[in-house]
Amino acid sequence: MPTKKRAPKAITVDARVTCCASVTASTLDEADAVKLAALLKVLADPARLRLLSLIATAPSGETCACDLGEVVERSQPTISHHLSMLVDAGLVTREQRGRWAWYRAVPAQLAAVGNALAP
Amino acid sequence: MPTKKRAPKAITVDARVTCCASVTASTLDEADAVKLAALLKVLADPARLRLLSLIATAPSGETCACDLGEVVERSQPTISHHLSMLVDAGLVTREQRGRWAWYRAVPAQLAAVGNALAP
DNA sequence: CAGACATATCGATATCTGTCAATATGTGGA
DNA sequence: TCCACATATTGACAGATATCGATATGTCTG
Repeated sequence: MPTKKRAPKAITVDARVTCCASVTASTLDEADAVKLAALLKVLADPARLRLLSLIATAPSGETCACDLGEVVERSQPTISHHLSMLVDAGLVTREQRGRWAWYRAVPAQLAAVGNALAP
Repeated sequence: MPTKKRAPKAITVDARVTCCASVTASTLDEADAVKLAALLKVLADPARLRLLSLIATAPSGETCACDLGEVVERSQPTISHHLSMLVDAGLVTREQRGRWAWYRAVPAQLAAVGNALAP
């Protein structure tokens, strides 16, 4: 058995990096796997999935943060935290207008992750 | 602010459940979000992504566990653990043949997750 | 049947994560 | 200018997770 180090390392998503190597097209190397896993980790939370879903399906194309707390039942700091993660992952964008923050989905980024799984 | 309980609960994936509600088709309710998140959590790990990728791209359609350790550099117990998670999630199947365990991908399950993100 | 081997399970541990209360920051209105 | 309000940041904590070494289980071979 090969000797290996322990220690999972903290991974952050860099949204500028072109996303993502396909799981089925060829065998992922460790670097590609780390990138895709980081993006999937952002999606792999019920609160974030619901927030993203709400934002992505908004008829006007954008959603005020003020409307999200009522639906996704978490505290205001928790929702703010999750929204930041979605923004950092490039899955949504944020625009401050006056007192309110408005969010828009980035369909291409979500599609890119989806295509990495199911091309 | 609504009062809420803490406590993330342990989620396990039931592979028999039809997967998955789409993130963009309509707004996910909490139950659907929990199900999809559980499946995404299984995918959101570099070791598991690499294992799945190796299994899914095997020319013969199946892969012996004995060949996985050399590529995905983790200990034997760790690899066994990750493979179990992939099986439990319905993403691969396992067949014991003599001393060896053979794994096959379940493309439909992976595609289902992908389609939930990018329909 | 005994030993070698492949894989799974157990137990422990460091790290990561989702959550909240408290507080800070920033904006608009009176 | 001062206050109310929307959102973000900080700090803390319980629970989840990835990992490993040690060990158990099961299977083939001589």
